[in-house]
Amino acid sequence: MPYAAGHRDEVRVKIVQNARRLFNRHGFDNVSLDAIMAGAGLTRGGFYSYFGSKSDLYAEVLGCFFTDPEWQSNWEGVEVDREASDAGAQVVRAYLSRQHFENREDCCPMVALPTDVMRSGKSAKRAFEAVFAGMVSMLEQSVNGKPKNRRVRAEGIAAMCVGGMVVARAMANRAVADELRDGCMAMALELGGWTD
Amino acid sequence: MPYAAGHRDEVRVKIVQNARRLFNRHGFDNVSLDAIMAGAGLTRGGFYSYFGSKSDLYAEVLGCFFTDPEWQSNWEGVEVDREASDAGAQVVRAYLSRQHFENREDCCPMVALPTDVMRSGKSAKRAFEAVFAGMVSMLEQSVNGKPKNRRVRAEGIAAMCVGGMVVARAMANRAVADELRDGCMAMALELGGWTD
DNA sequence: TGTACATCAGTGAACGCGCGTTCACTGATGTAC
DNA sequence: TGTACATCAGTGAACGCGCGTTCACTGATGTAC
Repeated sequence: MPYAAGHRDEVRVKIVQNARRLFNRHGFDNVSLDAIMAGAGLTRGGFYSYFGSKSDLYAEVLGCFFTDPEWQSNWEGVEVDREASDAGAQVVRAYLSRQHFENREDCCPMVALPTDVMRSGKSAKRAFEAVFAGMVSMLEQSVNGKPKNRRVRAEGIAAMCVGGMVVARAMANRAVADELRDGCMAMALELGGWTD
Repeated sequence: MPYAAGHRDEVRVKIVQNARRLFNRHGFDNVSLDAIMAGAGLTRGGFYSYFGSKSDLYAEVLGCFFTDPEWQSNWEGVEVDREASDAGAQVVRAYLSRQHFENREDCCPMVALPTDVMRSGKSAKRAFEAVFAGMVSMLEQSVNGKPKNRRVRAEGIAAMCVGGMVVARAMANRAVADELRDGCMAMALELGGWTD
């Protein structure tokens, strides 16, 4: 039994985490296996003893976004207390924060990779759908207003958060992007009934 | 003077329009010059007598999105009367319509290419910013409520439209995507004060 | 403790393919006479 | 009207590069004695 028992698992995790960051920053097509393996301290050739293909890795990376609760605390930048009564407001503020805007590597995959997922297969889309559903249900629980309306309201808020962030990142002028983030934050908080 | 005077211009327009549709559907990296030229009835080699490089074409395609008012009536699917008092409501309904959802080729570039633009240079981002600004100012004019608040409100509505559409397209389940479009439409109309 | 060994994680050269780009050439077109 | 010609839009073979994938080999590791 050469090499310690947990060795392969550790390396595998390293590869996945590094790939996640690179995919977030550059998109699936613009990341080479060389870059992925180099970031994990290995060379190209070793990749195929861990994964069947680059696509397999991609599926696993997307899958881990909603299997692993760990990553979510990353993109928020600020810690969110899910038990607080204004958890929804905290999520909105964190999602549209400057920190999340600037964090290209550990950001929410819905901001970094939506069009990549659009053009991918069912499994990638299922993972994406689950991430969004998670965000909606978290918001739904703390939305103020008629119970009947809460779900739709949460959907609208979530779409505004994702849309505001995606559009802000695609803008040339930083000040314009900031204005958009602020505007979306104000509107989202209003929709959730979190204004005082 | 072999070939008629307008011949080159016509062919050039054909190339750009075909490239626009292909980029919308597949993304910049997944479209080859072969596909672009074949769609215009030509072969690969002729490309370089029209454009300096593939990137140049990309810049021109993005540029035409806001230079050319023509394209906007396409993605809307439904005709929008910009002079009507509820023009904003019409835009929201058209943007989040099933037609726009399904129209992969003639859709709004903000839905099809936001992450491609994120990863591109300044010129692509400027074009994107201008498209968004156009949408916001159109909405702003017909938003009901305090004048002071209108701009922020319009920004929120626009972000919700783009975000709702982007997320809906990245989902696996059609029914879930439909629910999201409907939810966003209801919330956006409420924000604009277009509910009766 | 020290040495030989079996295992297997990782290496890096090589292959093949797709595609952006180049270029010498072809052939369709309008003009001159 | 018909023919020769100059122009240049378009062709398609060739090149080079990046990258996903394969594979024979290396060498670091823990174990047996």
